[in-house]
Amino acid sequence: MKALPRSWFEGDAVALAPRLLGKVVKKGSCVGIIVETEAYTVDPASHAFKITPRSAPMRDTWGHWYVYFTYGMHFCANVTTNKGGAGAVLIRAVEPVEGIPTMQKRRTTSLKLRGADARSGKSDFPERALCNGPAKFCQAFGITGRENGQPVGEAFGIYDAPEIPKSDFGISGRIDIKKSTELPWRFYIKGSPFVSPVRNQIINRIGRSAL
DNA sequence: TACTGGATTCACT
DNA sequence: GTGAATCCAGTAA
Repeated sequence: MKALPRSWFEGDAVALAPRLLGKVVKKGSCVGIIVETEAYTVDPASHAFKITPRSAPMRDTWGHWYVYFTYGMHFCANVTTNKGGAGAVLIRAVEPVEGIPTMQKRRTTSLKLRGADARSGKSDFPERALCNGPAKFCQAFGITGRENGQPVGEAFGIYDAPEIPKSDFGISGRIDIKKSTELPWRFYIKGSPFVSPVRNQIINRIGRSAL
């Protein structure tokens, strides 16, 4: 497997987001296939719309991890793009391939920390629920603020794989359409059971006919 | 310094 | 379908 070079991320986030589908993300023993991505450039819903110290990597780097903390409890992982501009691609969902026991342990531990259903002792944590959301992916892969600002590399990298044909991926909008201006910049591999469960909400809101 | 709200997830009804 | 969890960045004063 060959890691994608930094130069791979020089282009526009909207162009790169669908090309990331099917690529392999690897961190430690955990390996997965990217099945859902979302492009962020300078639209109002993006941290790049108004650059702050937190979001500066979106403007200043490409091929780096931009990991931010949200809702008081979750991390979301992006790869910065747009050399000479501002942009990033959010990894929304991943199909687990290797390191599944580790992912299950991390996800289960996380649930217990929240005081949720610890009684069940979910050793059989459902595989499809491991990484089917941006914060779930971060939990399962052990991604935290420590990874923020690091270059995409060998230790925590994205590896090349054949491109997904255009006919095999779908496009939808963002969930907060009032704020995010209905930009159809969310990409997912059709038929994958591992895409984010909010995809259906999004599709329903913007209307299937728009797709 | 104080306040507001978020690129989410999960349990519960 | 709804609301709680939880804390930090950003903003206003």
